[in-house]
Amino acid sequence: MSDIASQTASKPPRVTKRRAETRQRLLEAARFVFAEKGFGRTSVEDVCERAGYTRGAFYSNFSSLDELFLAMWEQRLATLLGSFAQSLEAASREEVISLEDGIDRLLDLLPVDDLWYRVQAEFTAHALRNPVLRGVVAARESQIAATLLPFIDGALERVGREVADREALAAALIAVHDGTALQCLIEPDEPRVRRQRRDLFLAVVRAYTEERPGATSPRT
Amino acid sequence: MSDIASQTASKPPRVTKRRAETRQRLLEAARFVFAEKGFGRTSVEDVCERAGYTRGAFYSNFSSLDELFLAMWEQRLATLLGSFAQSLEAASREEVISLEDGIDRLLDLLPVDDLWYRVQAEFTAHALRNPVLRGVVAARESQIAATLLPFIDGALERVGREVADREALAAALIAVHDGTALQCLIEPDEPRVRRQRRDLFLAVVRAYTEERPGATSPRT
DNA sequence: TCCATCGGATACGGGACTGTATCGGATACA
DNA sequence: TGTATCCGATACAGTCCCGTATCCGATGGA
Repeated sequence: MSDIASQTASKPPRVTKRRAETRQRLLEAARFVFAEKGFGRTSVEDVCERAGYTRGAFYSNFSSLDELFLAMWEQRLATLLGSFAQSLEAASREEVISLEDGIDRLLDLLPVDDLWYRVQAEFTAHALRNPVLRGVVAARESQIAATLLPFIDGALERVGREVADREALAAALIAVHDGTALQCLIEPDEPRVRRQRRDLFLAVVRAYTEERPGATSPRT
Repeated sequence: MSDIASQTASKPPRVTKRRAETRQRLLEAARFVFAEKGFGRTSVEDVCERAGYTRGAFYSNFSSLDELFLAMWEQRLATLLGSFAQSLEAASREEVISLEDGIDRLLDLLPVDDLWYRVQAEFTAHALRNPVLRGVVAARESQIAATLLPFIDGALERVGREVADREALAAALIAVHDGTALQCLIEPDEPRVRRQRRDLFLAVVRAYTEERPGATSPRT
């Protein structure tokens, strides 16, 4: 289940210590370079220079920038989802709160990394032109949804609501997140945009769920 | 008010017939080339070749690909908004219909041009890295919202609903459109995505509006 | 009809990046 | 410690594209 990146990867030639280390260093360098220059403007050489290797090393570990990006993305996603889940779990041990507060908490957690979201938007745009990459992006989106759904369930329960179509809610939230995140990036200095984002999230959650009959704290 | 593109344009050196013609041909060529190859992968030479000119002609009319793109975008947007408005106006002379039908109509009109939306996503990603371009994109988004708002008002009235915060609704619709359009492009063969898109639009409009008291046809 | 100006063609020099073939030092294993 | 293998460095050949300086035919005004 794990290695989605292998869909485009060449056959793994056996992992030795040395190999693993350069691989990792290239991946970390890539994270920075992509964030700084953007996906489209990043060259193999950029990454190598940053990591302190030559292109020879690169091509001995990856077959293309796409492959490197996917591997990097996988790592990054695992980290982000991990910490995200952790925060949610921590929050879930607290008092029952209102839906509004819940949304606010969620949004505070989300925009950890504007830089990273920008890179993701760039890569998504790039992936739209490549069927294989498109599939990978789609798969990863499902993966995110699948990871988050249990937490959403839990959070909704604590707020005293229940959802009819979980998948639809997840898809809607992702769409709203993507759309509004883009707006926030385009107008970074406009607090109005962030407010509207919050309102939209709230409205969508309300629309896709309803109050649970026996709820303890059905606040507005 | 018109020429947003002039924010990055060099001083216009006077418009003669000849000049206007090559300009126009370059713009039209650009539309095709961008659609085919994507914004990021399109070079000045590509556009020139397609238009039947040399780079000399290009640089005598535009100072960069960005500038060409903005000019092209402006033309394209005017066309699209024009025909969109026309359709809406035509529809507005028909019977009063339900909200659901209205949304369906709207969505039928929207995805006129998947290719074009893909290009737009690419350019938006590109613009995120450039403050000036970011401003242009933001301004253009406002322009779209401003153009559509009157029609939304009219449509809502005919459906027997009224909106509290028009700007918020417009922003929400744009966000939802962007987010779901992306999902549709990533999974083009998945009818589920389009269904969810429809549902989300419906939910958002419902959430941001309410039935008008004296409405004639307050269908569910 | 003349001629000043315009605008596209041509040609130039150069930079950036790619992917591969080869080499030699490092590494792991016996 | 020896040695077969690995893997990153180096060097190479090649492609693509850029932006400009210059030239000359076209154009349009007097």
